[in-house]
Amino acid sequence: MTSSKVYLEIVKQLREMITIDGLKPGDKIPSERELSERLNFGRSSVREAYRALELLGLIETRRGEGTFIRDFRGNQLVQLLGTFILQDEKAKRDVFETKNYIEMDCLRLVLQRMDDHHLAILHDWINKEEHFTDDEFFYRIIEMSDNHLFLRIWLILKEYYYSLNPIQDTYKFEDYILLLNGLAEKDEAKTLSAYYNLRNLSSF
Amino acid sequence: MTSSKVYLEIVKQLREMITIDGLKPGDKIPSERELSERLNFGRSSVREAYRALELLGLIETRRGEGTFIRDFRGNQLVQLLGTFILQDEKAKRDVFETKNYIEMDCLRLVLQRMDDHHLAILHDWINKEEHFTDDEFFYRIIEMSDNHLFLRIWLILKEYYYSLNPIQDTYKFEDYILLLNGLAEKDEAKTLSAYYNLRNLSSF
DNA sequence: GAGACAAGTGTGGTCTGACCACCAATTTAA
DNA sequence: TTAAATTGGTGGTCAGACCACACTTGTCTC
Repeated sequence: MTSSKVYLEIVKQLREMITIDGLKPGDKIPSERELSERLNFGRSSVREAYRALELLGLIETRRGEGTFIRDFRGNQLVQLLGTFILQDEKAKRDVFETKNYIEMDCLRLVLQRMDDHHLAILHDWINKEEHFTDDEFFYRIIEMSDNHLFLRIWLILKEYYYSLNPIQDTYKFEDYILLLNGLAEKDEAKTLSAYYNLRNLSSF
Repeated sequence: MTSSKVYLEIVKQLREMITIDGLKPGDKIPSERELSERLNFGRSSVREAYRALELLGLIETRRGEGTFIRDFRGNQLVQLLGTFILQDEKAKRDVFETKNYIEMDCLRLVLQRMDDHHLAILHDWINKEEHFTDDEFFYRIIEMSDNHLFLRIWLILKEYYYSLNPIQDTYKFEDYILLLNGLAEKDEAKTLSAYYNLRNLSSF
């Protein structure tokens, strides 16, 4: 049962430590030196374990202060996996399609979660900003959907999208207004229809 | 844009190296000593980068042989994430929600793309297999949606999902049938309603 | 006494060099 | 020809050194 590699053994023991002590995000975990002495392993092995967990986004290190459990949001991981996995999946259609579908998902979520206050803020912004970009607009939408995972995935897709389609698309201002009206009325059909219009997609 | 930490810089450069050389799973990447000399970093830093990628399951090391790119499998993550994430209720909700929404997106895509032949195959399978799992079912659905990106994302989400919810959910056989009926009739409302039923979600 | 400065301590960040264990190919010996 | 020993490359681990940084403490000055 003992992990053959020391750094894996350290990860394992650290997990037990966290479970037993009931440590939560923000809490401090042992320093590299302390843990290496306590478990009788070299400091470099402890570092390998910590670095791995850090890349996973599970812990956070602050030089001069220490190492802490992190508020996990699936961030680093999705990013990394993205680059490693999506490398040969650059089919233009898939990226395009997936981005659109996720944007629509977020619109649906916004319809459920949004309150008048949020909508008002969005309205103010769109009226004040003369030349906002499509990205800025949907960033706000997806933020309002309050799903961090969607946000992360969307950010990656956006990058791919631009690498495939360097020309900055321009959309009609009126279409954004229509979309906001759909949201304001909490009308899913109307909102999605406005989205289709905005993106020049053929509707069903 | 230089990463402040050397090991992150090494991860970055390694990724570029992989992209440029077009390396695939199974291919060998530079040995720790070679890379440390080539990039002018210490071997321990290279090790930190390699160990992190290994824990992620992206590379594989064989003592005495070398280090190789791996065909991604999220197995390691499953146990890991559980310990670190469990407290974070919002992250949990995000994973759950995102997985569901993507499954629904794929259902919509299937509605557009599916032909009778595909549907027949799915029908045959579901009638032959007595005890299929939910994963197996939706894997087929998502495959049929013919969007590789969604498939990749879904596979990752599935891993997250099980790390958060180790209990294998069981669903009703009839609900799958209803879902297939919805697909057969190319009726989006009916299909999604069946999905909501299957997953015990409150409909709108 | 209050504030500013200095030293000290603890932390992560990095590098170097040294072993060990393992594997594979080559060379050597039977 | 075959089996054994050697050799070189690889990952696995450790110890120690030094740096950069953050915080605490103590001291000095006003």
